[in-house]
Amino acid sequence: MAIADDSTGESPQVDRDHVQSLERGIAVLLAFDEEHPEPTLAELAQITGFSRPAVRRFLITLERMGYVRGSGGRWSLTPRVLAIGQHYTASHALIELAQPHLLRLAEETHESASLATLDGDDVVYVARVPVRRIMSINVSVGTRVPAHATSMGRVLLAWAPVPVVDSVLNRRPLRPITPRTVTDPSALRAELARVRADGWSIVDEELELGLLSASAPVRDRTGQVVAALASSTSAGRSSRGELERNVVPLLVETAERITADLGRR
Amino acid sequence: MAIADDSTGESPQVDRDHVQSLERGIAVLLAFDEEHPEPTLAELAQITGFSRPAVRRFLITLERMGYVRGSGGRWSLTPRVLAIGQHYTASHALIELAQPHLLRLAEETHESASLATLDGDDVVYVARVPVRRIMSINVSVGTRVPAHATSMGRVLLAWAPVPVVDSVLNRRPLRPITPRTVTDPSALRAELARVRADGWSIVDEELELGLLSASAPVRDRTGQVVAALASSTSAGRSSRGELERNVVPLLVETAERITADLGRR
DNA sequence: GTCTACTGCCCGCTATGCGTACAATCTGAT
DNA sequence: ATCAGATTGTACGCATAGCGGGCAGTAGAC
Repeated sequence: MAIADDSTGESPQVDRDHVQSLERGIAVLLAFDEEHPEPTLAELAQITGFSRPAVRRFLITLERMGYVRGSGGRWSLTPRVLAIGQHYTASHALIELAQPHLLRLAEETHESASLATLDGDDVVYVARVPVRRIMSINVSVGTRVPAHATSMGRVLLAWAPVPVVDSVLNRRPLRPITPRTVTDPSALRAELARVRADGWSIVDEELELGLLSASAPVRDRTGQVVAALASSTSAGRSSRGELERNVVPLLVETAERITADLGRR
Repeated sequence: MAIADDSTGESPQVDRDHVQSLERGIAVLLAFDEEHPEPTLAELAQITGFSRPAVRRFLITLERMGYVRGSGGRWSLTPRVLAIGQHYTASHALIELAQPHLLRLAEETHESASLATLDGDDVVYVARVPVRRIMSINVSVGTRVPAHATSMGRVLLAWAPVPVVDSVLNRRPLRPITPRTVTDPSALRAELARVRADGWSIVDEELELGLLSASAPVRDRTGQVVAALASSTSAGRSSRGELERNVVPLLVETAERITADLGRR
């Protein structure tokens, strides 16, 4: 057994397998956000906690790579940054393959269609055809929402390996997002069992009041659930019953079609 | 004036402002693509040209940060990678702000609506509402296309600073993408002048046969053109004349509305 | 079984990246 | 104008972070 992993606290012995500069450089890149869209060097140093010369080196490196641009003492991200995410998309055939199915689903239901994957406790949208703005937040590819309060999360958890489910459910109290969010672990486990039995999930105003969504599993060729397909609408425009009657069959059929496409390559 | 920039080749004097490990680490991340969706350590070393121990260090660092996952000797990207691009989106208010306008434009025209920015010689899609699949490639946020052959590129170049235009147009022969692509620099400059006069651009099958698109400028509060709004259709479904009559007015109006929204914050 | 090709890891060396310290520059107040 | 008081840019000596050659351990191929 290795002595490594977490230090017991005293040995100043450093971690030979960790590249500090990579982590720091990415931290600098991520320091750009809504609150700091055009930070100065000093601001970035303050946000990240690194020395100014260090931040400057990272910025110059990133600038040479085309990810940031500096002018007039202020720095900003370039659209090149978006290309990084493309590598995720490109390396997962599922996503490109699902696109036409999402388009068709959106067209037939007149509602937004989404495809998402599990990452930690969150569901991450990996493909999307928006139709109307229904959620208060602007959902785009890459957006994360808590798994336990969404139909896509329920679908992904329903067929996820036990340790994954445990790590999400046994986490410090599940956060209630709206008054209707189910936060009791055993109630959620029962719900997951029901999803498994039905083959789909509907979640009604648990992520956001007025938001209603249905979801079905997409599988890879080994039968493992790798993504969830969803259709979302507003509680005003539809209802749980209507969704179940009109949308769920189409949703399940579309998910199965994506699964089939994924299998035959 | 600094002695730095490009070395004349012989001085082994290193660049103190360049962080090697950051550049290498990102190179490892970018080595994942369509052809190498689940590479092994050795493959990555071969692709990047770094030693295996080095690649391993980067992978472990990236794994700890949640960007890659290793299992069974194969490594893959996690959806966390998509979060990096979100920082670009979040730091540019324009994008979120334009979203509802894109949705409305798409709904009213029944065609895909896009917003794009210039980066080097390329146009980069920064927001998009797809309606139907028209292009052979799958366009998503982050996708790059050559500026000279697209309506969005023409709009962005029409109002771009002279050195930017020169750097795009005087580049080694403009690549013809289809037989109809305009590649003569002076013809293009004339076209840019026309775009400037009209206030919009239509490009007809220059990027891809059968593809037809119209575009109008979006400005920031200083009047500078910061993005192009476009509506794309297929040559079968519409025509240049029809586009000019029915779509362009709506397009220009929508672009002006985005400009106005952008101005008042 | 042997062979091959991979990953995991150790470890000494030095180039790399570090931050302190100082110069240059800009901004606004007096 | 002149001068604080804030910036950012740069130099440089030092510690160490990161480097890769090399080897042990492991898994699959035949």
